[in-house]
Amino acid sequence: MTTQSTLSPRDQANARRRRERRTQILRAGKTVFSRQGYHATTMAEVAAAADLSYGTLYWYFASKEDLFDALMQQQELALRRWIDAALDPIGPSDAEARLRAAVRATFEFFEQDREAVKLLFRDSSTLDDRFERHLFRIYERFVDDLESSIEAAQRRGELISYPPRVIAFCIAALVGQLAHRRLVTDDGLDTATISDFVVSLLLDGLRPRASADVGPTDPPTTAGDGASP
Amino acid sequence: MTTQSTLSPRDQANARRRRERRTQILRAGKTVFSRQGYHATTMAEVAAAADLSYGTLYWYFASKEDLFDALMQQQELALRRWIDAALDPIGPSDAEARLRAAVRATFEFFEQDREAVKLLFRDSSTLDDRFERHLFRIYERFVDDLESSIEAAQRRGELISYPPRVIAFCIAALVGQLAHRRLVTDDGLDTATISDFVVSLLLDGLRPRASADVGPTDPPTTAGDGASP
DNA sequence: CATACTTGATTGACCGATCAATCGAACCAA
DNA sequence: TTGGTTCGATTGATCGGTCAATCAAGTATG
Repeated sequence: MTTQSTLSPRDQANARRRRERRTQILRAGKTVFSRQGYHATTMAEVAAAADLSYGTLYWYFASKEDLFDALMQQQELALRRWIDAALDPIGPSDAEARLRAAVRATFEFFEQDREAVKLLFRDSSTLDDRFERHLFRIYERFVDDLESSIEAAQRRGELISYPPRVIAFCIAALVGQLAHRRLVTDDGLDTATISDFVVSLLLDGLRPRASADVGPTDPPTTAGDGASP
Repeated sequence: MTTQSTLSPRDQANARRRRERRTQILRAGKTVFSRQGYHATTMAEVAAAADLSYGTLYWYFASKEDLFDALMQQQELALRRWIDAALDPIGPSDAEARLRAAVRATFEFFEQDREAVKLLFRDSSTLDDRFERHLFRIYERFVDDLESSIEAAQRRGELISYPPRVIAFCIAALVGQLAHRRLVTDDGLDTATISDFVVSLLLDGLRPRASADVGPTDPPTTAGDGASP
């Protein structure tokens, strides 16, 4: 149900322009904040990047914190949607497929929007809790998605028994750190390769499996080194 | 060879007091910075914590950056020494033992000095490269320690082939993130348990091994959940 | 032993710059 | 005219860094 029926044409137009300005500012903020970090970025710079004057920012956002928070929320949501979309066509029962899809989607998301990585990971722990929550929520969402699958697989004896949340956190942490690293160091691997590697590593470990029952994808035997360029 | 013979008694005393003051400031800075982070901490607060006046700080450190950098360097060195000490009694050939020892030592170090974790991980990516290097060096040291072992094990067919630096980075990232998480969330696991889990996870994966050839420690079958307290 | 002198250490008031946030005037569309 | 919007100068507070003054522990001199 939309409430537009109660709005006059003028108010409709205003509301639309208001949304446009907001996204305009958010877009500008995203580039500037992701480039320089929260503290090093001034509202004047954001205004300049948005091609608006200083004071206008405060018409749309109550404070610098508020703007940055909105930005992180936006990114958090985008990532969540991206993963959900990748998970959607996969049945809830196939835990391994879900894991593979979630991991790959995460790498893809960060590959496709490199600013988002910095925005989400850079200053998260720097500020007063408020911002760290976004990162936490991302991790927890990942953890929640995986926890029940892990438990089920454990009941079936397909996974070693260990606190599911610890396992899920390990996965989330690994993916996040690797995505972050890929911004700086080019390991010469594409997203499909690296995400398959992560899943294989987690499921099968570094030691080669005895014979049968190996993981679905056999690991690639050659790849670039990944030392600093 | 000590150069004290050329120093007058007064200069000796001065040098000693100078060192004492420096460590006094570093100690104060460590508590304040680790509690509030770099940007939220003022030099006035450091001075108060050190029971010195504002200006005195600048007699011992050229700038706020300089102080913080010295602090990180101190912690970086402490961690390195801690790991080296743990690695020292183990022969260079036993790769798995070295891995286990390095991982456990890292967890122990961060457990035993929780301020160090925040200091090293919190603001590292927030400032102008200069600080991120410390974190990088820690990772790279870890990577260097492991790379040759990994390569050797790969040649012997004991490990799947994959870029050693990527593998080593995964290990370092996992350990770092888990240590960081343990500051906030109590997973009810002690350092020995969590470090053994990490190594087992990396070596053997989550899927149970077929029969024999399992990793040295059989994974514990029960443990606390680790949900938020 | 007493005195003056040297020198590094200490202090906190002060400066200059930065920056988030405010304010009131101008603008403009309906 | 009205009310939402835009603007940028101004404000007020914060904070890193400086500096002249002072202190105290040594040292040379007599």
